[in-house]
Amino acid sequence: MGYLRIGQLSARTGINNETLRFYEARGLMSEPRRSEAGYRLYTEADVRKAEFIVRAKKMGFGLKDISELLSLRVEKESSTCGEVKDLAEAKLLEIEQKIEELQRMKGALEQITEACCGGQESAIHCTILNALDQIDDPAEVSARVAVRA
Amino acid sequence: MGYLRIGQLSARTGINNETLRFYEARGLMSEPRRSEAGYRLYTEADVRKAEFIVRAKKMGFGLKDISELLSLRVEKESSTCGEVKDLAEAKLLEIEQKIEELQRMKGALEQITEACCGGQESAIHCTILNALDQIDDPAEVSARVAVRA
DNA sequence: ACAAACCTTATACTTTACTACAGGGTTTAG
DNA sequence: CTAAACCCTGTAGTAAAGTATAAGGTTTGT
Ligand SMILES: [Zn+2]
Ligand SMILES: [Zn+2]
Ligand SMILES: [Zn+2]
Ligand SMILES: [Zn+2]
Repeated sequence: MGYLRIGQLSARTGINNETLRFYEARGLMSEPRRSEAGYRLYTEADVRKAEFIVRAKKMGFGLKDISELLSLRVEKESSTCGEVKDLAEAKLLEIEQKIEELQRMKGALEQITEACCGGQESAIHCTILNALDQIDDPAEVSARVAVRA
Repeated sequence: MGYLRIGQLSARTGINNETLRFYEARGLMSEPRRSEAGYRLYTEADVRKAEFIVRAKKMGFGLKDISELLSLRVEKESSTCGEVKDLAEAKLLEIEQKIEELQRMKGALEQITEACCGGQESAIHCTILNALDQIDDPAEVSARVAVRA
C-alpha cells in the first residue's frame, strides 16, 4: 500500500506520464518497483524527487544539470556546498548572458521599430526594412535612426 | 562574370555553405542560376539577401520570421509599413517576455545561491539543495532565505 | 597528368525536451 | 461480463537551426 501508479504521480506532480517515463530513461527518475503486472509503483521519495525536478526546472536548470543536482542531492554527505554552488553559479551566469543578449536585440530592434510609421502606405521608405537592408553594426542602427528621428 | 560560387558567397557573408543550401531549401535564399556543371551562381542581389538574413538574425528574428520579412522586402511597393511593424513589434514582445522569464529565474536562483556558503564541507545543510527540496513558490524562496540570512 | 580545392545530391545526425502513436495487457466500475 | 480507463514497450515524430558524411563530379594550379 501507499504506492502510486504513474498516473497518480503524474497527477500529483503535474508531470505527464510520458514525460515521467522519459525522465526515467534519461536517468532522472530512478527505476521504480513494479507490480506483478509490470506497472510502475512509486513511493513518496519518488514524489519528492519529481517535485525537486519541477522546482529545478523553474530555476532554469536543464535536464542535464538536474541529473547532476540529483546526484549531489542523493549523496548529500559526500557532496560539498562548493560543488552545488558551482553548478548554480554557472547556471546563473548562463542566464545573465542570455538576458544580456536579449537586451542587445531588444535595444536594436526598438531603435528601428520606433522610427517606422506603421501606416498603410507602401513600405518602400520603411525604416525597419531599410535598416535590415543596409546596416551591419547594431551601434550604427542607433546612430542612423537617431539622425532621422 | 561577376557571379559568385557558393564558397565565395559563404566567405562574403560568413554563412556556411551547408547553411546557404539549407536556407535555399527553406525558401529563404532563392534558387540561383547554375553553371553548366550545376554549380550555384550567385549575384550581388543574392549577397544583399544573405546579408539581410544575417542582420535579421542579429535582431532576434527566426528563420520563419525572416521568410516573411523577405517577402515584404521583395514586394516593397505592395507591402505596407503596418505589416512590417507588426512583425517587428510581435518579435519585440517575444523578446521582452523571454527577458522577464529569465529575470524571474535569475532572481530566484540568486536568492538561494547567495545563502549557500560554497565551502568544502558536506552539503547536508546546503541552502540550494534544501530550497530545491522543499519550496514550490519562488516568492517563498526569498522569504525563507531572507529569514535564514 | 594529377592532386588539391571546390562543387553536387541525398541522407543522417546533433541538441533539448518532450509528445504521439501502435499494439498490446490490466484493473475497475457498473 | 464488458467497456472504460489505465498501464506497458517500442518506435517515430516534433520544433529549431543547422552540421556531418558519403560518394561522387569539376576546376585550378603545377
Ligand atoms: Zn512608414
Ligand atoms: Zn516602416
Ligand atoms: Zn554550505
Ligand atoms: Zn550550499
